[in-house]
Amino acid sequence: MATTLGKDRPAARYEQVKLYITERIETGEWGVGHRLPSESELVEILGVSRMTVHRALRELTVDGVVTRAQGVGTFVAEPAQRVELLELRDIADDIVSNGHVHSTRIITLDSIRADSDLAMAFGQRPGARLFHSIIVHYEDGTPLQVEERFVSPHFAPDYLDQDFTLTHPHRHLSAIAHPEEIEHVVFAVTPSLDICTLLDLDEPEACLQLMRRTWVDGRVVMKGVFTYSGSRYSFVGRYRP
Amino acid sequence: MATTLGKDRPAARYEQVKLYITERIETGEWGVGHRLPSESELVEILGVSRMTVHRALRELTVDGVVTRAQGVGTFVAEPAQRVELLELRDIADDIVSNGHVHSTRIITLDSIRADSDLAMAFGQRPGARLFHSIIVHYEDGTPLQVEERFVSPHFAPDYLDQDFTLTHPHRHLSAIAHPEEIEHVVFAVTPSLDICTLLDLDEPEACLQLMRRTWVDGRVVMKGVFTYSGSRYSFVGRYRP
DNA sequence: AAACGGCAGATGTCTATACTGGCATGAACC
DNA sequence: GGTTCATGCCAGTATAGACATCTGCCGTTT
Repeated sequence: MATTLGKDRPAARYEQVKLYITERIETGEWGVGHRLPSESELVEILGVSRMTVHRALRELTVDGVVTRAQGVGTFVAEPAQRVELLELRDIADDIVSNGHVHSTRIITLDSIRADSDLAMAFGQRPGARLFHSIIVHYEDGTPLQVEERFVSPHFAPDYLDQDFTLTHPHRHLSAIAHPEEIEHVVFAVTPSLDICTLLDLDEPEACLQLMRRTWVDGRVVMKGVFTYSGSRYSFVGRYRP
Repeated sequence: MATTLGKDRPAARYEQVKLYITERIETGEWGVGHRLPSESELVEILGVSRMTVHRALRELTVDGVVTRAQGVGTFVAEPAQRVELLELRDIADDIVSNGHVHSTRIITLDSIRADSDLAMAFGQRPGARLFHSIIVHYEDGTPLQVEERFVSPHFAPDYLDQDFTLTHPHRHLSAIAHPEEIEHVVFAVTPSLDICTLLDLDEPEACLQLMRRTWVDGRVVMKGVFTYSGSRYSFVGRYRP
């Protein structure tokens, strides 16, 4: 009974057990493949019942943090190889990390009033003010993505004052707060003539489009529409069930 | 103690409890919003302890099958609209669970020899035998998806003998073995004339295409190309970072 | 040397019991 | 009529104890 998790009210005990374990994994104290103390040992170390330890470990298994084998033990799992297709990514990072040069061009940066569709997406009434930006991302000088964003002024009051040739909307918004919830919708579109022009497409060509909404404090603060140039981009995911 | 779940060995009791509940939801006996019996009532009905019932309900909550409110009760949740992009899904289940009628039409079912691209996808030499199928999935009579599959004969020797009007390739292959690894690639395409015909598209329209490869025992055993009809389908994901 | 059997230790499951905190309802009060 | 408070129902969590099942190891037997 060395540690004795606090018996007050910060969080459920099994959550504290999960924290105890994930902290040791994140600091590297327990590397990949390391064998965790057995359930009984954790019971003695942490001063909680075995059912509580078991629940923590079971949930960590579901989360892919550890793997377990009956009769053998519990081990630190490989860091998740699965690429979440819906992960929040920064296209600038993507381009650079693939060894290409990234640049942007700002098409629009203004303030608009929400029409009924936008208002519904944001859970506000039509006519509400929204900041609006259209930016093209280039990879080695050729356009790869057109991003159009609508941002709640309440969330990012300085949005229009940013110099998006130096930073990017993604970074600016991330610096304010991390979203607590994200919705992604992926579909195929035949782009409009405007988008075709921005993407240097001679003729309309099927493009991937990703629509993202992010929530902070229970409210939609950003809606983004990202159109990727033709067949030059695809989403890839791998996972082990 | 009316029902008394079997105390023999088919599955864990909490799994049986989950089954008891999901069956009633799937048959429609308990519709969306229906209030489930309380934990104590389920204890009496099923003859298991409350912890067992609680675990079953907790896992069903995580799965999005039910929603719970402390002090109020447990309710049948809205059928999950969200399609996990990386999840392995059966489109037949998708269509049926959204309240539509599913049917199929078999276009091709034969044995071919791999060209160099296919051989590379399967990690085999060109000329290797592969089973090949093209099937159209209909939702309420209108085509929603064209699936073209290439299957390793070594993995599924009976593939060509299946009656895919009764079952589906997905189910047949799932019954043989669960893949240990899956790769998904999503992109937008302008479908070929053949695909357009199969999808009843008057003119080429941007379509979502999903390419899937699955591994069993370290070898690629299936490559599937799924083309979804135009804007009638999209992938949606929600997550909390 | 190989095969078998038993044992210890690990996870998986289940039960009975208890306490906590959230919520709705209805009664009593203002 | 409106407000407040007590009560009961409900899910959330926690524990101790027990049994089940699987695995790896070791000592014995063949």
